[in-house]
Amino acid sequence: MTIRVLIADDHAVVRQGLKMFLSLNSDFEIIGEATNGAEALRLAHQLNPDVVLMDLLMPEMDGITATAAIRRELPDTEVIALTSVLEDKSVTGAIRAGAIGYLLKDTESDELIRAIKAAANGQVQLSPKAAARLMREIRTPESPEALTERETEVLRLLAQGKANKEIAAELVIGEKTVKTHVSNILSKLNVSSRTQAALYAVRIGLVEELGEQ
Amino acid sequence: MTIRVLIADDHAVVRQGLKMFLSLNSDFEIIGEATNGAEALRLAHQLNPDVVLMDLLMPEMDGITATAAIRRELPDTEVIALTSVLEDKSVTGAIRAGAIGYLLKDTESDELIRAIKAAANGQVQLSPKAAARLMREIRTPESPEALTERETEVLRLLAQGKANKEIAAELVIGEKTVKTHVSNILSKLNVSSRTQAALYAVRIGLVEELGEQ
DNA sequence: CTCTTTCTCAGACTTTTGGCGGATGTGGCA
DNA sequence: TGCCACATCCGCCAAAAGTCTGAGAAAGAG
Repeated sequence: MTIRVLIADDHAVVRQGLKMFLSLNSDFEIIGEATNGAEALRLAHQLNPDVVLMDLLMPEMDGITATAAIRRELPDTEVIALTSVLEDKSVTGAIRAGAIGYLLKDTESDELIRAIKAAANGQVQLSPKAAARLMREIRTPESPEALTERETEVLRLLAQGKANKEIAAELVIGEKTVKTHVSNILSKLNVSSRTQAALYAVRIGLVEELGEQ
Repeated sequence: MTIRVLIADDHAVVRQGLKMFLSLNSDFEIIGEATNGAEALRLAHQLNPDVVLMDLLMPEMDGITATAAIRRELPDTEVIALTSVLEDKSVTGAIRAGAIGYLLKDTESDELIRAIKAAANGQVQLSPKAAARLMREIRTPESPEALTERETEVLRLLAQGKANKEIAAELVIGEKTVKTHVSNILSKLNVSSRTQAALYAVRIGLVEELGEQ
């Protein structure tokens, strides 16, 4: 019985490479390709694949959102997150969204094949680096407390390099209030300056890494 | 006459995908694969390829450094930068290093093939997005002045969220001196706070995006 | 040997940031 | 109804950040 695989990646070369890898093994059948999260979700509904290889960085709908949707709507389809970069928010985000595996694109073909087979059987498969990252996150007691909605809003502006006064103007509240929020943010994130908070925000992907055009 | 291509990318899937694309066209011959910049440089010397497809983000030696070295030592070999992300420093850095092309990995196969053929003939080929970015950089007058060595060092520490006092301790200089440097940095980068300077540093890749382990 | 750049530091000063305590109003929830 | 989390704001204060002016030492360029 072959494993029916859906590939979701916006990079043509990556799709081609994955197809190449998987076509060498008759256990797999590539039943579709998507170039963004929305398309992946639609194709998953249509084709009902066993495994989706999901890139996390895609236009239209990001891979994490798509993963969550697929897992919610198609419980029999397993998702493996496949990404080139290892970011804090990616690993935990993908896991939280229901991905059964997390692989880096520098994974060698045999490891990839093992991972997909494991996923098809519902077994968890993480790349060593992703596993290390996860361990670190779980191990570390410095897990930041959850921010409130307003605090997140303030952090987002702060991470754009704005001063308290500017943030106050933008949110139409007093500067003192902003300072209170910033103080609470620093304490919750366990950092000691707005710069560190801004760097944290960038790291977890709160602010987009500078849009195109 | 076939075009002899060397592929340099640390991701196995990407290498496979590129091979797949190029093998469909008899004009190309893939004569080697490298998984990092140092290996790319060594293989380029050994194999003397017409075109190198160079990923910019690689371990050992980054693609820009490798590109500069190849262009310096092997003037007949053209380099096409190939990357998944579009960053400020990448485009100008790659061009400055001597890359004749800059392509994103979401490039379709026919465009890729056209680009390699153009490169083999010494013709410049940029992906539309990269071209747009270049235009913007040239057009914008807000090009930051070059920092001195010391200032760069200070900026690197600053972008790790460190306070002036900590930076002073680490560089074994007075806090006043650090303040002077920071002031000069802010003025040169045309920003108004250390947080903005830190964000700039992250954006241009001055600080590694948080090392593993 | 000048001239320039860079790195270093100082004093004086303003602005910004961040901490601490206290206060009010709102809305959900037991 | 009382309790609690949240958002809003105040004042006070200390520390950090940032500006301006000036200036000495070392190194490299012309």
